[in-house]
Amino acid sequence: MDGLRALFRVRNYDLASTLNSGQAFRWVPYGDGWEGVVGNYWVWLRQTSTGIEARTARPVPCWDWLSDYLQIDVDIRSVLRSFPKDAPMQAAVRACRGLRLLRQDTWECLASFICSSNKQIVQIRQIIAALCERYGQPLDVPSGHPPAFAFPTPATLAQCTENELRQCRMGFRAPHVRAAAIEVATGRLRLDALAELPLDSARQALVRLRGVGLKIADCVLLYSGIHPRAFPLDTWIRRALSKLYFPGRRVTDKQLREFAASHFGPWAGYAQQYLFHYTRVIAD
DNA sequence: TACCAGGAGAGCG
DNA sequence: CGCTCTCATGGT
Repeated sequence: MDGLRALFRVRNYDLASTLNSGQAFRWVPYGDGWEGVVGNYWVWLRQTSTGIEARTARPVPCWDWLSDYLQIDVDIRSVLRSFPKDAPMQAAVRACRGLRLLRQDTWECLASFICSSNKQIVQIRQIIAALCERYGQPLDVPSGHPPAFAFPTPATLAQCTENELRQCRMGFRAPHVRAAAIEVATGRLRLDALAELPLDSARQALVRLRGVGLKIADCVLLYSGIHPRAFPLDTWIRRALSKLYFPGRRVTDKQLREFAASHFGPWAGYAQQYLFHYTRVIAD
């Protein structure tokens, strides 16, 4: 586990589903694996029979940042055991064996999901790619490989004009990204302090930002590993919950939120991810 | 062409 | 609270 290559031994980990389940936007198929960027590293990942193989383009003294990102040490079986034993949940778990949640950088989550509002996943990826290409730090890549870039820092994006950000095709979200970058860069919003707040307080802190509602706040809290109970309620989950748990009835978001908060337990965010992936990719 | 997208926010009853 | 409209942009 040193140098340019590492092997993480892990079971019940479906790398492809995990990287492609709408929680991260920068992974693309490459060879028989996936390439992407984690922090300031270009990374290539591949599923093996015993776990996950990782390669980088420059020597890595310690791989903790990557096993943390991949959440290698999470005991997924105990997470699954905590889910309700109803038919829809069991079907989702059966269909999405090995689906995991990543632990991503909080700022990257925040900026990315501000860009995600009312956009398709394909377009979100394009916006973020443009953002990184223009304003991210260039990273070491294998020789002959096209350049790769880190996610731009809050300080960098805080210096951009609204029009510069609009060049990344994010439309009316541009001023929101800029304002969020300024809040974080100036220290008025402390993302590292969110973990010390109860879920609802953390939500309130994020929702103060323009362009951040409950859905995006919960995405940030869940996908950056701060609150596993956060439950992003989007169109897919709304559809899934309505169909699976309230067939033929009309349900408001308020009802769905209350149901989600009381029904799925301490790892509700994981349950959400299973239902999301289940309905979006697998089920009709 | 027309429609819609992992939403948010404002205005209104 | 619940409903409706608008926002910018690109993919289908």
